[in-house]
Order: sequence, then C-alpha cells, then structure tokens
Amino acid sequence: MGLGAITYYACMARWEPNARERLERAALALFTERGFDATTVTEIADRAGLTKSTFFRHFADKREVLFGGQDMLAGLFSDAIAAAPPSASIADCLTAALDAVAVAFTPDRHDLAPQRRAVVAANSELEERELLKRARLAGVIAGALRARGTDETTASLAAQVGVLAFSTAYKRWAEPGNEQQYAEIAHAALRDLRASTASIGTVT
Amino acid sequence: MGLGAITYYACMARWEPNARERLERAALALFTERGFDATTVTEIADRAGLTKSTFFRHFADKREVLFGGQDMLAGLFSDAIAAAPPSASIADCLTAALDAVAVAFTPDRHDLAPQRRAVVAANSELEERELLKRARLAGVIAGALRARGTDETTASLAAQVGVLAFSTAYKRWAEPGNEQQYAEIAHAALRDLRASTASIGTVT
DNA sequence: CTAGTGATAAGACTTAGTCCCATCACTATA
DNA sequence: TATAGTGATGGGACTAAGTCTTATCACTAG
Repeated sequence: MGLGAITYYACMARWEPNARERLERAALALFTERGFDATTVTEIADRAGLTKSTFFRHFADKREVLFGGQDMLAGLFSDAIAAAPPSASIADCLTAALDAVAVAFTPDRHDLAPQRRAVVAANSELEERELLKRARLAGVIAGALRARGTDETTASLAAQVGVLAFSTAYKRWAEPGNEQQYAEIAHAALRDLRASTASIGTVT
Repeated sequence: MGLGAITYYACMARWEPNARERLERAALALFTERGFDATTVTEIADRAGLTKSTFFRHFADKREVLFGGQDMLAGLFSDAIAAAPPSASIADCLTAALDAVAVAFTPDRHDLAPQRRAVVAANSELEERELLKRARLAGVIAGALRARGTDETTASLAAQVGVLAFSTAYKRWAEPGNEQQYAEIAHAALRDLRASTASIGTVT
C-alpha cells in the first residue's frame, strides 16, 4: 500500500513518511473515481494506510486536501511584489509576481493538474473553496501593492487583474493538450487584460 | 412568537405565513447573539416556530439562510445589461446594472445590512459563500456582455470591475453611519475604478 | 363530504468534524 | 543500556449538518 519499497515494520503504512502527500494522492484518485460527495474521509485515509484522525490533523476539512499548495502561491506573489524596485510600474509588479509562481508549474505537476481541475469544476463546494483561495490571493496582492504606495482603489483593481491573469493562465496551462510554458501563457493573459482596460476606462 | 397578530390556531407558528422570512430573521438574530458556529439549525427553526426539516426545505444549507437575495441581484444585473441600447459603452452598461439593483437597497433594509455584514465577516465559511455569490454574479455579468458582442477577455475584466464596484458600494452603504444614497455611492465607486484602469493599462 | 395538494412534523440515518487519550517510533541524555 | 521525553498516529465517543421517508395538517376544488 505504501508508495516506496521501504517498509520496515509490520504495521505497514503507519510510520512511512509523506503522510500528507499520500492523503492528497489518495483523495484525488478517489474523487476522480467516485466523485467528491461519494467519497468518505475514512475511505481516503484507508487508501493512504491512515485513519480519519490523521486526515484531520493534516487538513482542516475534507475540501482542503485539494488546496494545499495555494497558500504557498500567495507568499510567492507577495514576495515578488515586495522585491520589485521602486521604479517598477504596477504592470511590472504583476508580471514579476506571475513569473515568481512559475516554479510551482513543473512538468511533473502538469499530469495531475487537469484531474484536479475536473474534480473542482464538478462540485460547487470545491469551487467555493477555490474562490476563497483566489480572494485571499487578491487580498495579499493588494496589500503588497499598497505597501509600495499604490492607492487603495488601484491596488484592489490591479489585484483583481493579477488574479484573473493567473487563473486564466493556470486554466490554459492545465488543459490536457497544452504544450506551452506557463510563463509564456501568463504573459499573454496579462497583456490581453491590460489591453482590455482601455475599453472600460475610456470615456466615450 | 409570530410576527403579526394573526394567530388563528392552537399550533401557533406552524401555518403562519412567511416561514422563509421568519427563518431568516431568527437566524440573523441568533448569529448576532451567539455567532454562526455556536448556533444550531434546530435552534433557528425553534425560534421561528418551525423544525429542522422545514429549514432545509427552504435553504440548501445553514449558510444559505443569509444569502437569499443574492440570486435576485444577478437577474437584475443581467437584465439591465441586456436592456441597454446597442450604442451603450461597457461603462454605460455597468452603470445601468449598478443602478438597476438600487431597488434592493431600500431604507428599511439598511437596518439589517450592517448586522448581516458583521456576521459574514466573522466567519470564513460565510465569506466563502459570499465569494461564490460574487463569482456567480461576475459570471452572469460577463455572459450578458458577451451577448452584446464584447470579447471574452474584456467581458471578464469588466465583470470584475462591476462586481468590485458593487461590493465596494454595498460595503460603504451598509456602514452604520452612512447617510448617502446607494446609487450615488455606486457611481463614485465605478468612477474611481475606471480612473484606476489607466494606472494598469498604460505602458510605462 | 370527499379527494387531492402542498407545506410541515417527526425521526431514523450517514458523515463531517471535534476532542481526548492511549500507543507507537524515535531521540536525547544519563 | 535504560529511561524520559517528543511528536505523530490510532481509536473511539461525541455533536451537529444534511438526507430521506412517512405521517399529519390546513386548505381547496368538486
């Protein structure tokens, strides 16, 4: 039942490492097979060779098992904006932030991404969680921009634009047939959005 | 226990009208008193003179009792954009949509708004639901704009701007000390956002 | 007076999530 | 080697959300 070949003890999976990752993989597999609602936390834990108690020690709730990486992204976004030189424009900051999270989009993660997206899209509770993560991300970005002296309204709007560019890019990158690099896709998404701002801001 | 003076039968509240509204009021009162988590659905139903079964026939889940009106807003936004003349700009459409929902912001609702906002802000599960409603609203707005021929990217961005203007305006309108009309606040919010687009779109 | 309809009550049932405590593997120190 | 301590896990009791089914009630049409 374990992932590797190292199993030293009679109680197989209990003390093997990477309990958290095993739970994540087990959950994604079961959600894909049977759907989110038809899968029990106990079943997830069973497949990972663990128990319900352990599941809830690693994840606050059943949904959270699919959103482990999201919090790291916020940190990357925030740091990238904070590290931008004072001369950088808002668009430069957003570009830097989008580039900073490219490390999370390695080819090996690319296999699981479409699967994860399909599961989330199929369940409104999971969509809710994804939206919460995005909103928190927007909040972090807006905060980082305000720290640079950007005014409240512009920071909020720019944060929305950044998140919109990010989620669009992620969606396209995760599409099964996609071959393009994430950074390339993200730049294009931001460029398109910046072009669109003219259609909204211009007084006609 | 009932809201009005009309109580014809021995079983007091069971067949009195407005069960849904009674549940909403009872829930808001209890959430304010004890907090969302510390309030049971059974307690809400009890205070409304009903049962748990009836609560779940009116609301899909415990959170939804606070978000009854949100779905109507989406319809108002959508209709207003669809009804705008072909010559209207995107900004005109957003303005018309923001005006269309003014009917929901009557002075009598103004009393409950701060209370509701405080409850939602105090609980991340409720924030999640609010974000879902906003995202659905953005989706509806973007769809209405695409139906007018607006391209995908611009429609998404404009929808975000519209929702941002709306939620900012609602927040300010619902503040305890506020005296301004909703329409006035909403126009100002949209104007500020449009001005900010220049800071993001402009190539520096 | 009767049959039908829609809203409600009542209660059994499953599962998410919390809490407490025992247990196990491992480590540091005497 | 022995022992105490630490952190992760197992196990089970418990609360409450949410589902489902059946019976009851008020009301209406004929």
